[in-house]
Amino acid sequence: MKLANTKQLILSTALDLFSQYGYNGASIRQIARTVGIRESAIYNHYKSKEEIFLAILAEFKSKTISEKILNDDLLDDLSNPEKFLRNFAERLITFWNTPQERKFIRLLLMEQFTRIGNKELSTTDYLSELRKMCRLIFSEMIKTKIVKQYDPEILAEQFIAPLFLMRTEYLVSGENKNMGTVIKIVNMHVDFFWSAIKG
Amino acid sequence: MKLANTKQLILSTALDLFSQYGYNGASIRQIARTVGIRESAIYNHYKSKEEIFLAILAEFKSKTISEKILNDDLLDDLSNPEKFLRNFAERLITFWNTPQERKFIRLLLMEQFTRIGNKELSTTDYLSELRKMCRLIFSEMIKTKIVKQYDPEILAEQFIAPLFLMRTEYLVSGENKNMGTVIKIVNMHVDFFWSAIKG
DNA sequence: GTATATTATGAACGAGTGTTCATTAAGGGT
DNA sequence: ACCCTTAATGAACACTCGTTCATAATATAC
Repeated sequence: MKLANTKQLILSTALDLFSQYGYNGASIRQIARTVGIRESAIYNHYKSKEEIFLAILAEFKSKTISEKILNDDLLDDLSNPEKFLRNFAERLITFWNTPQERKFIRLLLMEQFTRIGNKELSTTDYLSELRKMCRLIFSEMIKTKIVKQYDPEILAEQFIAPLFLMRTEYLVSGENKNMGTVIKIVNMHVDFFWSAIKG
Repeated sequence: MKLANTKQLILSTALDLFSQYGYNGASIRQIARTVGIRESAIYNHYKSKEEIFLAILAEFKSKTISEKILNDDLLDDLSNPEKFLRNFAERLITFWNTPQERKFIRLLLMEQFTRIGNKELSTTDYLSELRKMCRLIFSEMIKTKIVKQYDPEILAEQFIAPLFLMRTEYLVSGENKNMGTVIKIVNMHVDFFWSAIKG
């Protein structure tokens, strides 16, 4: 009867509602109603509410951030580090502004402390790959002397933290209403950062 | 019968449970049981669960951060800006590590997007006073030429963001188990920051 | 076209939710 | 001592929660 994949539809609907109302605030019945089926039909696809939640996490855990924001034409710009950092930051913010990613970050912030989320959800885990990427980039820049000899870990932190804080703060407002101004602030951040570290 | 102020006890218990399980995850009965009374007795002090939640927010909104971490002997150090920034950051982190403040930040992160919290809770609001304070400090430092001519707003952001991200990440682990290492990282952050901005 | 596996339904379950209410106990003021 | 306000109780309310189950409709395979 259903043309779309019901199982996947349940998953994306659950992410949608969990990220709006929280895990406890969104009910199985609400998810089912939004999908367009009865609550009992859900259990043909997932054996519990918790399994739906864990399936969402598994889906996002399998995705890697590198391939999303790092590609060859960006890496070519490494010779022009200021431009590179600008592009890198803009891509990162744009990626974080993806509907899916917005929802997941909201879920992360909401549920990382609760019984259901504190085992599988942590900001540290979420940022670990990005941190590693940044450490590598800054290590390389230090090695080629285009950046002062700072600790790459500190540089990564200093680069990421303002961007992530910005992301979490703008997360509250409905849609990407002012992506233009956000990118402007991002650029100011990168400009300061670059002028502070350039060798 | 009760020696302690029941109304205040309900409030602090509610903050405790809300910050652990979320607003929806903690029930009136659970709060009452923890306080040591029946759930119906709660309604002699607050007329609804939502009113308890709003009372918590009101209590924290009335507190000002300046008086907690800024005092005269700290401001005297403004002549030695590096030492000042170190002390300032350490006090800030220590303040954020207060049990009360830990709980409130958790509540903030958890509920800022939900129906109940999104009107009254926002990270931007929570940080606004601190941001203002930092802008003033850095403006002063720029005026007296001990800091390069950067935008004070950017400086405030760059100074606060890594500290706040650190705070939210360490928030998940139970107690102040490794406050020593945290302060060490804070100092590294401040050292980098200072070397980046000093005039 | 019939058998089979998949997916939907509607009703029901036990438990928990926030809240109300009549009643009882306790504390303070005169 | 008394009254009166405050605070606690236990039972009940209507409702929602996650989940189960027998049953019916729908696709898929042969």
